[in-house]
Amino acid sequence: MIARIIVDVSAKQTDRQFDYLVPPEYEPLATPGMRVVVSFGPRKVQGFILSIGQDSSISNDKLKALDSLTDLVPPLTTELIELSVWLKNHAVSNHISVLKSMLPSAMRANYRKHLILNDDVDCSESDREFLLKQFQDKPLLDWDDWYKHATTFEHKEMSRAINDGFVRVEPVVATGETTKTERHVRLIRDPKTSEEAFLTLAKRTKKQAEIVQWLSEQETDHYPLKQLSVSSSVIKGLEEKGWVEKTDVVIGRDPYEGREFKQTTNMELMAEQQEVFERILPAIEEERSEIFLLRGVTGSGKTEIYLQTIEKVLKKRKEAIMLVPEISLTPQMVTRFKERFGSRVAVLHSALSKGEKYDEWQRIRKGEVDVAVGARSAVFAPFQNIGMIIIDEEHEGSYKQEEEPRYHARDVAIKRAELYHCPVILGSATPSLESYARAVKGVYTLLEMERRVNDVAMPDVTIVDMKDELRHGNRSMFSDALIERMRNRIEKQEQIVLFLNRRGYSTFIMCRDCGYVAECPHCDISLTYHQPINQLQCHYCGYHHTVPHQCPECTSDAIRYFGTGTQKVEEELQEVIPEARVIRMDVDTTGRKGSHERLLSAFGNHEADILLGTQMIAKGLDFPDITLVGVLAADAMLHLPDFRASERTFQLLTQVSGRAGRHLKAGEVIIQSYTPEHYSIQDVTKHDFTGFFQKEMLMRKQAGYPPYYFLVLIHVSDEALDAAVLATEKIANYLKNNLSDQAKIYGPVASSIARIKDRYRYQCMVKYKIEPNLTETLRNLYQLFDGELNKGGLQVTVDTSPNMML
DNA sequence: AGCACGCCGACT
DNA sequence: GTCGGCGTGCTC
Repeated sequence: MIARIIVDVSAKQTDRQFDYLVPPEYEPLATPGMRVVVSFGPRKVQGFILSIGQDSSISNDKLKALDSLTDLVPPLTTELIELSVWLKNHAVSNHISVLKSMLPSAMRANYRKHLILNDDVDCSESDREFLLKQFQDKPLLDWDDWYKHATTFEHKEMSRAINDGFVRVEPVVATGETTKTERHVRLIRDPKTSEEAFLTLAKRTKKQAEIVQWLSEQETDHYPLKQLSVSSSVIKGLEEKGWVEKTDVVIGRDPYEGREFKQTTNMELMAEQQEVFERILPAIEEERSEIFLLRGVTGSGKTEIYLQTIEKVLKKRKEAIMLVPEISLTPQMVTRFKERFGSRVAVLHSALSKGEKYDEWQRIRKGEVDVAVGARSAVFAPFQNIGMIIIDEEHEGSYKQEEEPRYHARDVAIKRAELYHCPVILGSATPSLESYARAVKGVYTLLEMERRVNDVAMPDVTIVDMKDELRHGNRSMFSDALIERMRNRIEKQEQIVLFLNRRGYSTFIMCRDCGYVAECPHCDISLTYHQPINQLQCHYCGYHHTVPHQCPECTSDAIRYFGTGTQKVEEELQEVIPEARVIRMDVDTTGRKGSHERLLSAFGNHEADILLGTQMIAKGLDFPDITLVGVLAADAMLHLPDFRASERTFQLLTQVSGRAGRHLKAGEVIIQSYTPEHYSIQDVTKHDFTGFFQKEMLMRKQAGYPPYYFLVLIHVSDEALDAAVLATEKIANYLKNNLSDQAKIYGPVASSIARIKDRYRYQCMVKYKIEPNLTETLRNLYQLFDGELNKGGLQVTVDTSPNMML
């Protein structure tokens, strides 16, 4: 029996199947999708069985047998294996990277080396002394741990001992899977059959008898120790007399342990919601892989539609996957799912510990749940009978993985839906241009909801031209209109959300006399000033430096701070409205686990009047007393070197505006901008998605960008500038010669940040409409550079669904 | 990717 | 003479 295996060695040359013999004792067990340990060259690595066969093209004497099976049940289903083959081609990625990204991190291999003392060796007295000192009584040493603490002399001595055969090195393949156990008490004597002994027990030790009696009345024979509220001496007494014993029982980690979720039932749907709901139902019933684009304005009740369609899916005894952007996987969202579906929901997101993620994943794999709610990677949830996949906030950038494999969760979801013949719902108030264009074209089914639940009015949006403010002599970052409105709301005890898309204190420092700007010595980017630690930081490589008091160029002391971050806004806010209570939310204040939730609930409890924050407050906030939203610098994103800059600006402004007046009180939004005439800002005031869509489509058509063309971005970096340029040139020429005449190839061009961590960055872009040999051609790119790529100097990455052009 | 094999320079 | 530099090529 032959197992065809993908090994965990991520390189172009090893990105193929290797055949191994299956030892006879494993033959009944070995199944595709299982992890195995194999000898690969001189070392041991993890691998995945792709398929089982009877013959191999490799001659039998060259075949090795696989070492061991890691799993009894394959973690990857046959469908996931099939999906992995599609995805590695689609994303031009190594197969192993795809397989690994389908599993929770705890199941990835962990490579260690053990040092083991050989028996019966004939070594000198001094060697013996050295080895005894190193090993003491331990049967083995972990190489990494030992190496860290040993001296250079000891390193030398040890490698000699290995060479002389006194010590051997054994490679070990481990995984990070752990289980959580709980101490239980088990009754080993029945008080009924040992009545006499029980009576004696009851006579002298009343408490112990009570416990025995109570345990004997329970359904199970073992019971969690910590739930028996008795002193440990009572249990100890019972143990000594042979009534009970303690055991460890494996329990699933429950990230929401101790939280009570009160069951909710379906809310009544509004007319628009009902109509949408009824359009989706037939696809579920008829098991069609139809793709719905649900565009519903903020507050139109998309989540309730998700919940009710999932309910229909569950009634058909099928499973549902619900994807949410990491950033909006808020407690509010999780609670809504838990309340509706109770213990049938598994939640997968980054705030869970490794072990919790692993247990939630196992619950899916074992079929203990039928709904998975999670961020991007939950698209690989190992269900086997998927009836529906939902992607909420479909336009969000976080659905794109920016590491290998560079995939977009939307593409994977659509592929899986095809395999399972089930519908997909893409939901958003501001769909991506690509998806909306497909819906308009009829590739997707377009469903729209223009009204908020209970007919709450859309907020009133006003744009303030900050150039005017400057002319009036207002140099602060708050316009007069915004200050006036904020005072008014605080008086009325209503709440305010202020949005600024930039953390830190200020963006850069500059010398007023000579124009010197502090830049990172390793990257072509200016350093950001962080006030609490009084340091200049590089956000790309982590370089930091104390702030100079004098200009390093001209020794002038006229150093000024430019640009504004959330820290500085908070400071100025205190000056302008001293009575305002402010909560600041950005990466710097929400770093610790649970702080996100804590700050939000504090705001919900009216412990502050103003919530000031970055991106992370744009979504999912739903508090009834927010009646004012202020956007401090609407054009911050507009001028980024990215063809999606306008789209992102419109989406963000719409999302933030949607935080205001969601309930009884009317909402108002103030947008401050230096380019108020831009359509991506203007259309927000009119809540006019389709208007924006048409204008932006025109721009994309003229510039030849998606949705009119597909893009591929090839990114090249090297320590040497000329090597990077040369390699990019080579790639561009190769593509010109091997793709059709319709494809347009641009480059080499320097990336917008031309150097990061001392590496020069160049790129080459392909625009195409139909290109049947694309993935094959892209795969062959790597052959242009055989050796150079191995040396580690040159790096080439291919992205078939690029997000940013940076 | 690792790791061994193999071929050249600077050292006890 | 040998130790160790890293270029080259292979892994079922």
